[in-house]
Amino acid sequence: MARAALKEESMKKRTASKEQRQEQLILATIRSVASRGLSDTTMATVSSEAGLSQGIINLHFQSKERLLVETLRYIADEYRQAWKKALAGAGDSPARQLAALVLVDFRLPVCDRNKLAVWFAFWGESKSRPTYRQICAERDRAYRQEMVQVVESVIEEGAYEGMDADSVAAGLSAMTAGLWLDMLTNPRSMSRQDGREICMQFLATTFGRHFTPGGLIETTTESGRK
Amino acid sequence: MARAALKEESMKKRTASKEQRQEQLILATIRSVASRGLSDTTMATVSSEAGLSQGIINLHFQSKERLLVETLRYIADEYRQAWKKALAGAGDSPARQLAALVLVDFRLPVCDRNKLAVWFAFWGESKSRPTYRQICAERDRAYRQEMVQVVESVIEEGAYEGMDADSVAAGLSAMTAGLWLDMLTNPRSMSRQDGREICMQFLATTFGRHFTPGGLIETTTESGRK
DNA sequence: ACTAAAAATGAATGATCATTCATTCATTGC
DNA sequence: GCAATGAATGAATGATCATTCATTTTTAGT
Repeated sequence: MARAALKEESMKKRTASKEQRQEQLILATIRSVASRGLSDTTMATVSSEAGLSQGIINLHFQSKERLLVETLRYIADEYRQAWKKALAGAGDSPARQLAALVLVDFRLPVCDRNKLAVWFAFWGESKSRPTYRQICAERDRAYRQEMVQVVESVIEEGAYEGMDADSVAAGLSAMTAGLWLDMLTNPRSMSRQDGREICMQFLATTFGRHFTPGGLIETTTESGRK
Repeated sequence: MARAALKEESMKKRTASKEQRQEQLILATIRSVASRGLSDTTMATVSSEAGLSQGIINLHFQSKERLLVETLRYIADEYRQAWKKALAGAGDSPARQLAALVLVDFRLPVCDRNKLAVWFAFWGESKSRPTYRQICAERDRAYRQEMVQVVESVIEEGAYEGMDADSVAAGLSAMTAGLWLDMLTNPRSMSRQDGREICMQFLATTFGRHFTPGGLIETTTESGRK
């Protein structure tokens, strides 16, 4: 699921495959939630955003609730795929892996203002919706687990003293979420670039033997080769 | 406005003053938003939570929208008052002031899970609601401005090199917001105590001449006296 | 105590919205 | 080209909800 962008063309055909229609409706939901908010997103706003008819959502998702859940799953899957891919392309250097993990959060397609609005819309309801909370918690668990491992490697490699990998990972990912909030509520004063630099400053301060505020320090360990 | 807790008694009187009823309804709104979410909070859930009748909200707030806006203002005011009070009680030491600012975020009444749920509920709608966004932005602006000043003083006092006060303040307050999110979505794995320690670790790493992971380092500057 | 004003109630109203389903339209296999 | 199947439509339905307001209850002034 959550395959890469569909052809515009195939979306416009009068009848499309189930998967195409579902993705089209999920993308329409993201736009509707971003522009009107979750509480003003109705079956009518979504279907009209998708250029389709009223009944189409129940046909494909049975209910509004299921559409919303699938929308959350969609961006959660996209997020997971994005950091896994970044990690896979980062080589064996722990510092490089950590930088890759952080940078994903400030790059498209993840760090898109519409998608940030969707994340916060669901987070805002998560206390009272076990289903939302579960999907979010699972996203966090997998990501955090990976980040903790990478941080542990950095700590070991740099022989940093008095560092707790869990705390550093928790602090770093919390900082990311908070910067997303700034981007959402005040995009004028917080750009993706700004956010990236603030996180890099954190890494530089925390792991001074691996990072500078500008980015990675190239190391000469045997595993650091390109 | 936003005066300290009203007497239980006076709330139960058949007729109460305008201000008492308004605060009673705002507190009921906080509970309803926390337990049902913003989109399942109705005039009926709020008035029943308050133990009053259907029409009471329109009588005191004219509309549901105004009730919600006043609820947001209420917790924003409470937040502002909390950090101003903490700052006022922190003496002249910049490091102590900075610690005080951070600690407020992890103490009652600010760091209450119901109130965190309300913050995130409104943040989740803020992209599409200029009124919400404005109230949130003003809260941030005042707080951030104060924090930047305090951070500047710490940097100056400790002669830290290569630090940008704006970035440090942005990173620190982002971290707080992110930790709030963890407390909201996964209270089992993130307590107020945990959050406090993670922020203190950040301060210790960033300003090692002023902080340890456990807290402040007592300095002997002439202004540091109790 | 009596009255005027204020506060509170809750049934009624009308608007909005999710869902249903009979009908129309398009595609596929023959 | 002709069924048969599946996809899509959009008007109708019933439920939910914010708001109104006529009535009732309480308080304050004298």
